[in-house]
Amino acid sequence: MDRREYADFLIKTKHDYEYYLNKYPKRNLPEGAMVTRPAPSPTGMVHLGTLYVSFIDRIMASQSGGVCYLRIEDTDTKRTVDDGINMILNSLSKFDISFDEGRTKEGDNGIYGPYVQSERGDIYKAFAKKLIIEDKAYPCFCSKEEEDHIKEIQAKNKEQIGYYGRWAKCRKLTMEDVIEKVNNGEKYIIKLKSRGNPNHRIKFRDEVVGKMEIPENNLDIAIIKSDGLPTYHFAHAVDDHLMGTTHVIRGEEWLSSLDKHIDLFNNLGFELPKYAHISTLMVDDNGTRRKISKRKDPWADVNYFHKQGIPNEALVLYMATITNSNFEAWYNQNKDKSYKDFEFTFRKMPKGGTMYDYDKIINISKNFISTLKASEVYDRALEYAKEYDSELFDLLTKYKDYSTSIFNIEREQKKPRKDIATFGDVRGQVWYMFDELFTPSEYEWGKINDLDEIRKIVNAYLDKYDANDDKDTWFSKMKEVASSLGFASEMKEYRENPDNYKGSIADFSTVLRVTLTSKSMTPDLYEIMRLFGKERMIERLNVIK
RNA sequence: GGCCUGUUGGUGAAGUGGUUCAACACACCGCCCUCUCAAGGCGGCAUUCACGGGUUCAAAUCCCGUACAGGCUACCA
Repeated sequence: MDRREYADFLIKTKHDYEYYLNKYPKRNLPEGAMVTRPAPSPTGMVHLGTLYVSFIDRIMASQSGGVCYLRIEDTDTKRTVDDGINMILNSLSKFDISFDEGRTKEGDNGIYGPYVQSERGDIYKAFAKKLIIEDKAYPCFCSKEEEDHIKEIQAKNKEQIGYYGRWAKCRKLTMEDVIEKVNNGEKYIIKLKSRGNPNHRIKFRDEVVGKMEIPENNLDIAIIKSDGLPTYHFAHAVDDHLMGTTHVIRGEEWLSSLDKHIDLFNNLGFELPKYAHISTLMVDDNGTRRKISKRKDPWADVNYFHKQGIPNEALVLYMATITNSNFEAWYNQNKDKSYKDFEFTFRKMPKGGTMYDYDKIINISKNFISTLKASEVYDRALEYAKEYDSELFDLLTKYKDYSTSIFNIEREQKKPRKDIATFGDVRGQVWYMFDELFTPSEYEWGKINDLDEIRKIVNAYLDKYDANDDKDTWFSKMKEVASSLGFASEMKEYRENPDNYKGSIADFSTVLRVTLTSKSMTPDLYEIMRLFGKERMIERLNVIK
């Protein structure tokens, strides 16, 4: 039996590797065009980290005139969930991330497919077979228990841990030994026969991390698992070569597997792609930093932001902000431009852990919302309420124009109001404008808190109020009434002689404000009064007990 | 244990040998601004870049060591 027959005996494939090598042509792209790919696993909710990497993949490919495709890595059948692929597609599209190529809801788009690893079994096997023919891989019959035992001894002896060299007993098996074992029905997996020497160091340049040096891999890592599917490492080498990936952009946690990947690419005779290891999203957990965790951190799920009412655009802007440290400054100078107009570079990407910063997200969200027109705020608030606050939804629907006017207070102007940070905030900002929601738990009276005095002030003011007054007239009338009741109409005057007055125009307007809204902090009083109208203002006065 | 990466203010971070090297942003504090907030304006907030050595005329920036943090060390990605 020659090695080719031997490989056929161990691994049955429909085609051999030459077939696949010919099937997928080299990409014909201009110099410098990057081919990138997020490669998420369909394991359920979409992780913030997946969004982050996808964002970078997409932007780097677009900017360089390249291709960004979506590959699904579902070789871990235990963790794969049914609707996983759709969840990924849906979530990413919400954040303005689409693909030139890859798996879509309608199936594959592109000639390098299938783009789902579980459908590429024959391809991986064909290349594993190639390695066996060339004596660069071998079947391993060791059980999990045996391997654990080896590791224990190695740990005790303070030797390198793993399956390698003299510990790799299956690599010494002869063809005859193997054939006999297989014929006896023994199960096996395929492992790489590494020829690396850890005393040799590989000089390497990562696009983000820069120059680095790592020892050669000498571990005989698994490449085909007992279920016939490849391990991540092997699938990475085969897929990224066949699919023509030029830049592998992935989390920093992969940096320490790089030696294995280099070993694999070399053994397969593939040219190594460029790598960009971006920092992991970290969170501060009582003073220590750790990776964002699906279990502990609700925001690990990109849907979390939707539930908070943070606009998708704001999250994308946050992604851009953490992708390149100089993005934010540029954006502040170019607010009218899209983040896509900024030139992102690997060099400016963070290394060594990026802190997840919710305050920053809120700030970005607040600024983003402030740029929206009142009608847009209305539409989005309505959409949010539809899902999370049916009472508010009903009111917004019933009073569409009124609600839009509320959102328009101090909005469509050069320096718009920024009090809505998320659509989840809307109720807390507008509830007092709706009679249906106006059941104040307390009135935030200021200096003047005697109810008789308050009634006197409000009634005196209401006598003079005219909804048709413009703002200046409105304000001078207010001053007039305030003055007649013993309040200082000018703040400066009051500050200089506080003892001459009951209070200032500020105290006076606070009375009106709190009467109408129960709150001492609200947007522009003039606008609020116009929206209420005189009748409702009188009603609000009567609510006070 | 071994290997890899990182460590600049309350936070995220700019800056990779010297001419503003400690930017910018968030947070916080103070003042100002014809009604409160918000926003905006102005100002404050690291004599110092984890620590200890070394190289150099010159280091946050280069080298060595230490400490700390994170990651990997799976038939998981």
